[in-house]
Amino acid sequence: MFSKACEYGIRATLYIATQSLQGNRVMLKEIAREINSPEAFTAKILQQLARNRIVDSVKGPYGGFQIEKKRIDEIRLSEIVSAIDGDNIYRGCGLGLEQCNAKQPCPLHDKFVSIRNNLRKMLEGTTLYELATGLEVGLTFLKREA
Amino acid sequence: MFSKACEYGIRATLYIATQSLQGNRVMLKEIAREINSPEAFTAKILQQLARNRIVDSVKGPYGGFQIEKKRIDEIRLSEIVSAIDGDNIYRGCGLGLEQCNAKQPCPLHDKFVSIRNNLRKMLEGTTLYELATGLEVGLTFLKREA
DNA sequence: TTTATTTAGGACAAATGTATCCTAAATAAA
DNA sequence: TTTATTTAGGATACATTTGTCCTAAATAAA
Repeated sequence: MFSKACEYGIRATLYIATQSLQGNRVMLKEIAREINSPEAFTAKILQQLARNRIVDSVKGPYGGFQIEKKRIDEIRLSEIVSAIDGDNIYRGCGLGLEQCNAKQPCPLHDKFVSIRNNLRKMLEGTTLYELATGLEVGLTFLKREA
Repeated sequence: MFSKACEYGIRATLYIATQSLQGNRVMLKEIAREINSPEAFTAKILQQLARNRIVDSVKGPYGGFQIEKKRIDEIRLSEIVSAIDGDNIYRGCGLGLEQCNAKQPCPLHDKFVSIRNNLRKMLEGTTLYELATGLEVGLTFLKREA
């Protein structure tokens, strides 16, 4: 569904969000460890997220990544996905046709639009805050556990 | 959502289905032309579909691809997708966790399960016949038209 | 039997996605 | 100012997906 980059990106953002809620700024090394992702690759993804103003980055000692508290319940999953994978997930024909729309639909058009709309609404309707709370209380996880 | 191979595979199968309903066997060259796909690549995909008994292939002059008429309303989209992309679309965690389930869910687990179930049900519930009829009467299309 | 035609399959090439490594830039503390 | 630390970014390597090319195998017709 999502690219690896996007999967890591969402997990990293969620980890940063939970830590930011507790007032902690976190380093790449810690993020990669806690979400079980390749460190250098994760760095690239965090760069992208920083450029897209989804996370804030600070260089140097005591530096790291964080998200403004008040932004945590504003940022939607859809913004992260768009920043990394673009919006090909919402747009684009399920059968790969360049021109596929209600006027000239592919055979799967209607069924696909319906499912993609569900996905789009889910991503647009889900905030970091909502997901971070489940992590905070230990109901959900960001890496496979023992 | 689907791989390119899977997109071509579905389009090719649908084209073969519509022609088979009319009693026509079709050649690779014609298929690739009619669904606007790269010929050699499409050949590989048809090989896979033939090995998985989704289409029948006949070598030599007057050869080509076809689908038994009675099978056209039995074959589901899910079979084509599984033959080409495997079942990674239904299984697997949305955030890429190896161990993600109801007991130990990722933060997106529930929302994802719901959307994937929709997708799975759609693919399992959709037959070639159903989609082929829309093509036959010109309501739907398999390539971008002028 | 020979020839022409069509799919099967192996080898290879190109494009994209995933991942690593190294140096530069920024910055906090000594 | 110097040093240590941490992110930014370029170059590169590896893996997978996408795509091409060529020969083999099958088969229908002459």
